[in-house]
Amino acid sequence: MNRTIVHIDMDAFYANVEIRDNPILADKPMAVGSESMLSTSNYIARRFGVRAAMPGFIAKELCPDLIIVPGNYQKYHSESSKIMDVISKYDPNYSARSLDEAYCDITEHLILRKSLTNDHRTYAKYFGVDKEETILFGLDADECVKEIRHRIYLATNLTASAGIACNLRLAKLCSDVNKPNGQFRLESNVDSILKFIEPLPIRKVNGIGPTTALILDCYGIKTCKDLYGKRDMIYLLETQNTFEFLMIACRGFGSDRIQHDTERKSLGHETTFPSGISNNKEEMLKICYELSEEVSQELIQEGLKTFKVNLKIKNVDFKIYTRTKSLKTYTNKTEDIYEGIKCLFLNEWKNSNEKLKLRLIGVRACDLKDEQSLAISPKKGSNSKKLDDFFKNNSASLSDNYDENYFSFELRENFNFYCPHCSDYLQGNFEFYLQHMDSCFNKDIAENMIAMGYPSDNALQKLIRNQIEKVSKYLNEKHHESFRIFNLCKETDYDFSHFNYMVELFPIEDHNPPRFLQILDFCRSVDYWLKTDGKNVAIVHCKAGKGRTGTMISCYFLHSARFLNALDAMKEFDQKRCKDRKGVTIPSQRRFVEYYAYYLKNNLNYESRRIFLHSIKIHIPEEDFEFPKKLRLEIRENSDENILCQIKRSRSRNENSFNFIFDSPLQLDSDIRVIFLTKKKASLLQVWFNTFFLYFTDLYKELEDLSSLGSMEYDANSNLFSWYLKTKDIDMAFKNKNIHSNLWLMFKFEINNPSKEKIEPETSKSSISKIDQSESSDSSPTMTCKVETKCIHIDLKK
DNA sequence: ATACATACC
DNA sequence: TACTGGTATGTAT
Repeated sequence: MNRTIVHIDMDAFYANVEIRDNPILADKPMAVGSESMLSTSNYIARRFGVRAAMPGFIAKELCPDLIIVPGNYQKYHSESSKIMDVISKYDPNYSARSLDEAYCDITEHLILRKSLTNDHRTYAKYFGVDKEETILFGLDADECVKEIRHRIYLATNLTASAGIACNLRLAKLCSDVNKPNGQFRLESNVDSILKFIEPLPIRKVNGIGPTTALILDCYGIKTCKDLYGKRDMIYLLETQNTFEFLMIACRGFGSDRIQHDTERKSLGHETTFPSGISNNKEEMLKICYELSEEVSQELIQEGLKTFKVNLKIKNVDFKIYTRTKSLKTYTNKTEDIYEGIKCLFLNEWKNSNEKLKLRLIGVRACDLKDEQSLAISPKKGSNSKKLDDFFKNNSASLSDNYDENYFSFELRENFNFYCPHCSDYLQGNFEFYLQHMDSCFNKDIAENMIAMGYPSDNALQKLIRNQIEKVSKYLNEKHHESFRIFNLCKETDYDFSHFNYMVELFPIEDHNPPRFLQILDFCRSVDYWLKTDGKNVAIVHCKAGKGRTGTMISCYFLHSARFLNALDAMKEFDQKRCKDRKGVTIPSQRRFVEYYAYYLKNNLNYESRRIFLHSIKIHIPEEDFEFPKKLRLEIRENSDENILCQIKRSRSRNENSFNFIFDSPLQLDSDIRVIFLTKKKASLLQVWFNTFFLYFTDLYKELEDLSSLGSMEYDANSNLFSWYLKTKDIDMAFKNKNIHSNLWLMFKFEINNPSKEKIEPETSKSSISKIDQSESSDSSPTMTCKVETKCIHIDLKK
């Protein structure tokens, strides 16, 4: 831990180059790329959710004023080399990871730096103005990195962020801390490192992408600390390699030597058909030839030859296939490559009954050799370092405190685990775990209704192998042609053909309630399906088959008059689905079930009804001194794309409330989503409501703690309604241990709708108050296995 | 050895 | 209208 590694990362690089050269763009949301794909966006556009790798036309939906500038990659290259020039002054052995990102090791420079005169550490203060004003940089690492960033600015008029730490992994994480145009140094001691890394969401770690994060999330792992804490589970569920990587990563280990990419391992090109899709054999073969030609030319340019060629095709439905073929000799000739590719392609063409419809073709050369070494010995060389060697090669980056027992743990015979499908916490051995996972993909909620987890054909396969095939097999065998799937996921990617396309979509965002109209549609559709034939079965799923599924099934229980009040309906679902009774927990989801119960009970007709929102107040209990001082309010209508307002507010230290007041009352209609975000744009509080149901003040009686409806007051003088919600009624807050339970929210609004006749449905007190309190809440499964423990020592050094 | 999944910029 | 392209690496079979 005695090296000083710096990670330099340019801020929104391409976008900022374009802004620099066309300052008109500076205060506008903009992105670099095309209508079909963006490579980066500026910080203004990011506020709208516009990100790199997002199709331009979708970005435009998020941000209609977005300006899309075509990329000028030559320019970025030349800017990049100016940046790398600066970095090389501090470490000639630096390593560029892309045009806008590099690592360098300033350990030696810092020693040398002590003997530099002030003159050598003085630079012009401003870009383009030669030394009229100057800045002097100090001797330590922070000052040195400020100097690097400043010199990058002088060279390019662009800003960079930087991270300073004892190894590359940590340096990279640090450069993200004070982005943009900032830097962060992590002290090189175990306490600081752990304090820094433990609370980090695992997704931040280099090497953990969306898929791994999703899988870990299913294990209940969100932060690096969680990951380390559950290492016994990870050890059992993942491969040795993955386990070791995750352990190393989540404790902040990393290499402290900058290694340069050795020889390249493959080289290829791919292209999406300009016309979008092709089903023309000749056209495809032509592309194959052209790509082979390009690959050949580059091989020759780099002095390489290849022994294997790889054909990649992307289907109309975005499915990707690859086929590999070995050649007769090492070669760099277009004809040789094309011959191999053509053979692979024709094979695919034939297998598809000449019905191939493609959007992309790629040609890649693997197993490369440079011509010189080939001339000496035409055999294959040895290769690859293993992760196992990590500790051997990087001992310098480890503290003395990390000893060889660092990753050891007790592997219990029986352990508690979390089932991502039924959300139960169970106890048992590993076999039991797998068995449970196998049998848990469906739960009979009623005789003709099944709630299940997401039938995954990719990522979650790790949890339950081949799950979609199993689900499909089970349904096709057991329910023949009489099942229909009601898919509540907004995030759907599986192939509906597994279920004979008997899939109906009701897209709801995860952790959110449905739109009220979706409830009506869903219930009608399920009802129709179940009543068409007595044999019919409705299969309902979201991701875990818990929140969204529970919300909708509870509504259907009400719809079919199986239950008359919302709490009973949800309770039934909770008990059938999850032993811990944590089915529908999100307050807004519960609120919408309550809406529906009320709707049915009073035989209402759903229609558009406006309210006029005057203010929203958040009251923060004095004990809650951790509560943010700054908040941003966002109000969205119906769907997420439609942002009605965004306001920022801050409060002073002794103020214990935020008051968001609208100059002119905000007109709202139907499903409304109110979100409060922190400075770092994390959602802190969220409430969904439907304006139609704000008209029925007898709904808000606060009779039952579980209802999540809140309470309503009316002030005749001002003609204003006040709707109060407590912490338990607020999404995200209800389970956030850092938020005090005495927080409350108040919405002041006016109905102001004199044209409509008064609505006075009878109260429904009797049925709401009749809640069964008698039931015991002991829900833990009675497993009486003897808990044996044995210690398995995981030695990473070997 | 091949196919495919995941990740990063 | 419209969802990239290039490279490396891990895992399953």
